[in-house]
Amino acid sequence: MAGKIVLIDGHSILNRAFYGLPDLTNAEGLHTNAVYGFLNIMFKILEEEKPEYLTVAFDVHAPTFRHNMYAEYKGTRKPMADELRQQVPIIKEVLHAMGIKTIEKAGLEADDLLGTISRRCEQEGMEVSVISGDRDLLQLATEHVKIRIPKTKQGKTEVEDYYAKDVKERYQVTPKEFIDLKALMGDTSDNIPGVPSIGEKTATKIITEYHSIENAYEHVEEVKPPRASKALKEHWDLAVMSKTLATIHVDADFAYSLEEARLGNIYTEEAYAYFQRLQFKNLLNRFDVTAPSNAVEDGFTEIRERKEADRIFAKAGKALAVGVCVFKNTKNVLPLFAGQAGPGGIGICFGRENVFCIYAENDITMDYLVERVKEVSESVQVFSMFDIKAAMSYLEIGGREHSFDALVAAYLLNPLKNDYTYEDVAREQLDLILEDKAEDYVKVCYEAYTAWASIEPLTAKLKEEQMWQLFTEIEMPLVFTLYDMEQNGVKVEAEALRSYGAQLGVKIVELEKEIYDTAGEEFNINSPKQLGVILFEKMGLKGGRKTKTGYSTAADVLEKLAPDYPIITKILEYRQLTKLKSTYADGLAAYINEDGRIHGRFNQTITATGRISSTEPNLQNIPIRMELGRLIRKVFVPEEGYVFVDADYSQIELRVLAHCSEDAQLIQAYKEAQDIHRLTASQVFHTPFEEVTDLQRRNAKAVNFGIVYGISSYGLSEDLSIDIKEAKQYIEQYFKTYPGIKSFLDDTVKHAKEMGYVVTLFGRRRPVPELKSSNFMQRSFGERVAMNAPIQGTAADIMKIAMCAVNNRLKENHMKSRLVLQVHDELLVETYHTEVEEVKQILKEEMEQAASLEVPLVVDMHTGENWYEAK
DNA sequence: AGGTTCACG
DNA sequence: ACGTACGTGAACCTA
Repeated sequence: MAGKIVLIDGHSILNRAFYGLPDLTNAEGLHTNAVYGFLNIMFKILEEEKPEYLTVAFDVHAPTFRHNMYAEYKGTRKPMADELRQQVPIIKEVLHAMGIKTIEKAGLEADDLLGTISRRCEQEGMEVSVISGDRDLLQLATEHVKIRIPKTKQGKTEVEDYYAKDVKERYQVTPKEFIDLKALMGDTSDNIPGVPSIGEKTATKIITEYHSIENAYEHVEEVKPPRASKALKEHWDLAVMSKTLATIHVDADFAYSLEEARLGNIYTEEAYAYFQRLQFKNLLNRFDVTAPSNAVEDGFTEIRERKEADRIFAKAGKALAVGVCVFKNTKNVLPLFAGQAGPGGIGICFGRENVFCIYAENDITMDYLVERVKEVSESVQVFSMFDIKAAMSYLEIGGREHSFDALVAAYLLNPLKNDYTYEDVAREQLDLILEDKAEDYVKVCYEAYTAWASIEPLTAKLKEEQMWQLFTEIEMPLVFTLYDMEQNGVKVEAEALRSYGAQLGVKIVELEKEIYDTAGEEFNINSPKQLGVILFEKMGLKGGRKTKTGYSTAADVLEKLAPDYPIITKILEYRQLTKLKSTYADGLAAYINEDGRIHGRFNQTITATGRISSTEPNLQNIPIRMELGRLIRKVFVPEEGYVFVDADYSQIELRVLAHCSEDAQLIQAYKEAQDIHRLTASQVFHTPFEEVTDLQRRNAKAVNFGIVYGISSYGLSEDLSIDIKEAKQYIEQYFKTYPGIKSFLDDTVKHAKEMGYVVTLFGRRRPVPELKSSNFMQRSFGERVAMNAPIQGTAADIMKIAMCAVNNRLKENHMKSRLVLQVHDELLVETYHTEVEEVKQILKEEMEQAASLEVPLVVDMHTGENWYEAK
């Protein structure tokens, strides 16, 4: 019976996958990286081999894995990582769901199962491939049994293949002799002691000469070198035991039905459900099933005539809810405009049977579509889209109050994801999968359908998780405020920016020369690698902290290392200048629009905590701490006839902490408008308030920051350059001073460990899966995240409320002034000269009243002719 | 593509 | 013993 079978060493491959991939978790907090990696390796093998049969073998008792085995031998066995152990039953269930045969037998190791099955199959005349991460299995290799060892190299899986001849080539011994080789040299990672003082080289020499340990023992007096001869005599028992340990049984006695191992369709509905639950997005594409439940595509229709479109919009206007999307004309529809990426039409859905792709062609113009969509958005009860802010570049939306952005909803439900596509939402909320090869109109209809159909499940989930108010009252209004801000943009003086950059350029060239002179050669200063060679090898500085790739050359390291080496000072200055030039001077210049303004993007669905992020360019990290960098802010200017009014919250995060912790002393201090850092210093350092030194205050400030970040004594000690012990004492004193904060932070972490997430004052959730990790570092990270997220997130909530309120007041009052930037705790308003007082009033009122806390929210304001002056 | 560095809150 | 402060984005280098 000819044919081909693939045998997989289950635990070994799972183990490989586990250590080869970063930690992944699904929404339930299950760890999935090993399962994911296993499946990837398996699919790759199956595609290459296309076998008729497949079996995965496991040990009955989850073994300690290779890296632990030495420890086990030494009697200090560590348990298998919990995250890995949890995944063993999962992979078995997944395999069963795919109809794949698994085998495990009490009293037999997986190795023996693999060995025996491969021998039996070979005898039937089959070709066998054994997949394992374990080189011990090489002893099974023959002319027809191939051992395949997957290696994960830089994210890619490569497989080393060994037939008998390949083993011989690589190790100079036959597969059978490989056992004897192992018996002599041992395998620290595999519980095989071997013979002391015999390593790989000696063992290879002995086995190539004598072919077995028994034969070598018979000629033990002739064995060279003498050291090995002596060792073999003395430790013959060890050698024998090692050989027993290393030998894989190929004649074990157990029942195995090849027919059960026959591969059928592994892409079953059951498997599909599993993959979905585990969130293996990439792997889902392998399934052919368009939609396990139904065929929504039957309701999809293409529209190219005005008459039909009229009819559809009339019906849509009466619907309770509609889903809409816009599409561009890039590739297909209108060849005339190909490449210009203007709008090509819309998708609209108001029921399963009413899903349309309407093209802007023939007698349908885009203006017509924009007008109809605007009307529909006003008349329906729920108007849903993905990424409304992006769509607003093409469409007008009338009914802002009842708009529903499914992108934003999906983000709130899980803010940890990297991206949120409508395909994701369709899959997660509707159990729908779109085929990659679907026609364009199908994709358009599908997006509109998903926008419509996901309203209900998303709403239900938001309500269930008590985020509905957050969604409707904070996030949805914010969509439009952010859109306004993007449209407004901020004016930047291109010429001033250019000359600033040119000045930097001159200084950079000078510095470059000086650095080359000092170093005695030219090199790329921006290359940490080359710089490391110069500093640590050529100049003999002793390296401090190390990174994955070598010595760290980060500024704080270099400063501590050699504060008064002139070359270090120059390098740091060079870094500073090149950063300013490339990222800010040249970088920003590239974004100035024809209208003289930069229209950056403000992203609502990026951060884990609820903050907004800023890209293309990032306008939230314009320099301010160093004077030279701060000067850049002079190029950010209001238009003629306007000034800037800048308003920022004073210590908003600490105030939020005071409120949330209900710490009596901190609340009182804020009510009395005391200097918090000075007060903290006075308490922590037992110094009368009036006598607190600048240094003490500075240190106390660092402690306050640390608390917000989820304090650790190590972090604080690094920041303040003090002993960890000393930092510990600071923290202890701090918690004695503010006991409410201590108990609040403890409670927060406790809640997070129980529930798996933390919550802001306004109900925003952040899952913290790291808390379940068995890895100390990861778990500690989870604890800090749990402490920080409610504080940072609440502050973000408050700012979002404030900025919408400010924006709305400016618009309601028909003012010329406009909101142009948000920088987490700061708003910048380009203010018409006659409106300055009113704008200040609005900013102060709306920001300070955005939330009513146990402590006052305080806003500082400045005006100026540019951003530099206004801060 | 991933790592390092550094700009901001 | 483990090796860090929380949250971002951009430029540059290295592979």
